[in-house]
Amino acid sequence: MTKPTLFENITEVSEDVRNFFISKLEEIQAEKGYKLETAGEVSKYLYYIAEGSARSFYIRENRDITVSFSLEGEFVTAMHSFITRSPSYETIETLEKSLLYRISYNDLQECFKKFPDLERVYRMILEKYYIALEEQMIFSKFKSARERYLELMEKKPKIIQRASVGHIASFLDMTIETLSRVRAKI
Amino acid sequence: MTKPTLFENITEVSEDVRNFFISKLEEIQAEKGYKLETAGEVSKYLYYIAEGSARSFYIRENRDITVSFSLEGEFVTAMHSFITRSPSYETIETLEKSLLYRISYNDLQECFKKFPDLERVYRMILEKYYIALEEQMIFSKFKSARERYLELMEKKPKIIQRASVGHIASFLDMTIETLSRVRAKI
DNA sequence: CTGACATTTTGACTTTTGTCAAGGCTAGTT
DNA sequence: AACTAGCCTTGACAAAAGTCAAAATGTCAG
Repeated sequence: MTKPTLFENITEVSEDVRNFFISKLEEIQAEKGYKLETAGEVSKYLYYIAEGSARSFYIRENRDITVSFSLEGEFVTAMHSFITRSPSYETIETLEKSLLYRISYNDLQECFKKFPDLERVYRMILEKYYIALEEQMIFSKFKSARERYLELMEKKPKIIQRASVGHIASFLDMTIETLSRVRAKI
Repeated sequence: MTKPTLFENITEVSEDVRNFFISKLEEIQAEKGYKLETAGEVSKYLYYIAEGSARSFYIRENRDITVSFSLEGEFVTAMHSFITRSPSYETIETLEKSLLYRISYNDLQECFKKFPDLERVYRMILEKYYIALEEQMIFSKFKSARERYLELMEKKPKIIQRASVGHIASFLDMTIETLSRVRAKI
């Protein structure tokens, strides 16, 4: 997996633009549990997961609530904070040894200024982000605990292996006990 | 409320760009129940609500499920369909007599080509859309039926007046009966 | 004003999920 | 092997919300 792969499914931009953008990317070899973003701080980077996976979560009333899992080939950041430049309420960490590329907020803005074409790339990332969120929301709206688990198994089976029962349960919006019972009856 | 208001909170663009964009806007005087987008069709327009309000919903298993309410000053479209150019699964209709401005997908793309600056405007609309969705998702994740209703009352009191119990109940992800009981105890 | 129809509320009961507590399993350490 | 800590499962019970049905209320055309 090389840097340019990052662009593959995004859009066609000129060689110059691409090279400039790539020059701003920083490669991160992350161990399991590496923190990409930390709650309380303003999100600094937009990450691309070349290999590995990550989990976004926040703490509320002493509970650790997973809001999303991200896999290879996806972009991830604490989007709310990244957009608003206000402190993030979520923390993002790798679920395993991962290879990441990241670009800082400021460099990204510089890219936009220099090459408005890149606005389009970012727009498309945002669109993907949005669609993923919308789909998750709608899917979770009707389904029972059991159906939500089955859907996760089908859509992101890798998560079932990588994440703990606690992470999965909070992501699927049920208690650990309910998840445990659901799993027992498959 | 005039066309330029639409830009007020968005960003500064040059007079030329603004005028070109405005020239592409179409004004719609909509009666209550006017359909902005229809399930099964590809979303054609991005709407701006100058006055009034709208409801997005879809039908599943014979139930009418409200996914969002939009108020004055907000943009609205069947975003998933608008982005992917695939048939929409949602329908959007006005909840009351409304004044709308809309721009077609093609005109918007033309704007982007001619004035890359406008990509930024659209990006910001997307960002707002994203943040609203994320907030709604997180808020609905912890709260009881009662708390979800109280929060809606606080955040969008106008909706409580305009929408029917059925619309509100499906939006808050509870049955009509539960909502009725919640309201009885306030 | 009245009747017809749609919407909302209320009641009785069921189902789903959550809570609390106990017990089991596994991996790492001594 | 025994001990510990963390994680997961199971059971008994409680709480929240859903379902179905009936009654009350609202809306509106005639």
